Amino acid sequence: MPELPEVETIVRELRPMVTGRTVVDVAVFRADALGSLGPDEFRAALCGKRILNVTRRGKFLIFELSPAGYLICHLRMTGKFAVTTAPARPERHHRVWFHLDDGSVMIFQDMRCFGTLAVVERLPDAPSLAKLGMDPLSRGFSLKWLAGALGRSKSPLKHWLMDQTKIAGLGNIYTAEILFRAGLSPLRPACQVGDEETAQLHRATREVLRRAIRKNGTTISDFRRVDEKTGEFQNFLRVYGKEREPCLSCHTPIAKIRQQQRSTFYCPSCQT
DNA sequence: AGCGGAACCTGTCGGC
DNA sequence: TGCCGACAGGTTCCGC
Repeated sequence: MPELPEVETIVRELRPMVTGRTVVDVAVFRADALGSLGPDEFRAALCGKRILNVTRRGKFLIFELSPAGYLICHLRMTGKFAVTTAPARPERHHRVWFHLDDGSVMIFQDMRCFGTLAVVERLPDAPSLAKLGMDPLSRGFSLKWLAGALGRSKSPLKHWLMDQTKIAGLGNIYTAEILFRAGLSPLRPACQVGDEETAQLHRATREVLRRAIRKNGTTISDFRRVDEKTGEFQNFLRVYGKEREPCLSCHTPIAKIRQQQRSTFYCPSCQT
């Protein structure tokens, strides 16, 4: 489900709702998301901890805890958060309730049970975070960095951009939109991107992500912001999900192909 | 290095 | 109407 703009949207909404709150109790309704940690250990690791801040790395949500520790969440395809007053009973897809000291409950729900929750003492203890590459909205994501990172990789651009160890945060939707705006084919080997094209790719990446965040992300079917609100960037997509529709700049029908077992959408005429 | 395939789990949609 | 397969915004592991 969520890519960088969706996770960033959730972080921005969740932050003012839970920062400063203390976790007073944790109810686990389905432990799939907790990995090796049992529900009791998970609960013990969180009870009494105060939430200092909510941040993001790539597609990971990070709750900074006091006096120590971090709750790290990946929403995968269908994970969502809501903050409400205590509901009477858990709904079908509720996985964990975090009871907070002001009487509110932060709910983690996840239809497909792909999402993950982990508690670590120190951030380097989280192997998933350690592997993440450059955040495309950070200062480090410079044109120079990108040119160097594309390097000698023969991977198709689509695959390269979605590799979280290279750039952290891009998924299927935004990769398609970025490549369209950069005029680059998703099939082009990363090492065969010229200087001018690299500059276009760099600019398109920043632009698409910033606009998507401004529109609170993309809701196609499942994604919801905190408390079930939808994003709006789906109204600005140019290729994702647009197969057979005319390209906005040249009217060639948008193509849909399979790449790495995922759908890829692109304009075969504009994107070379 | 890079690719295809499968797996995790649940829901929806289109075709027959 | 109903069943069945394909597909879904993500990640990881395995084998070639």
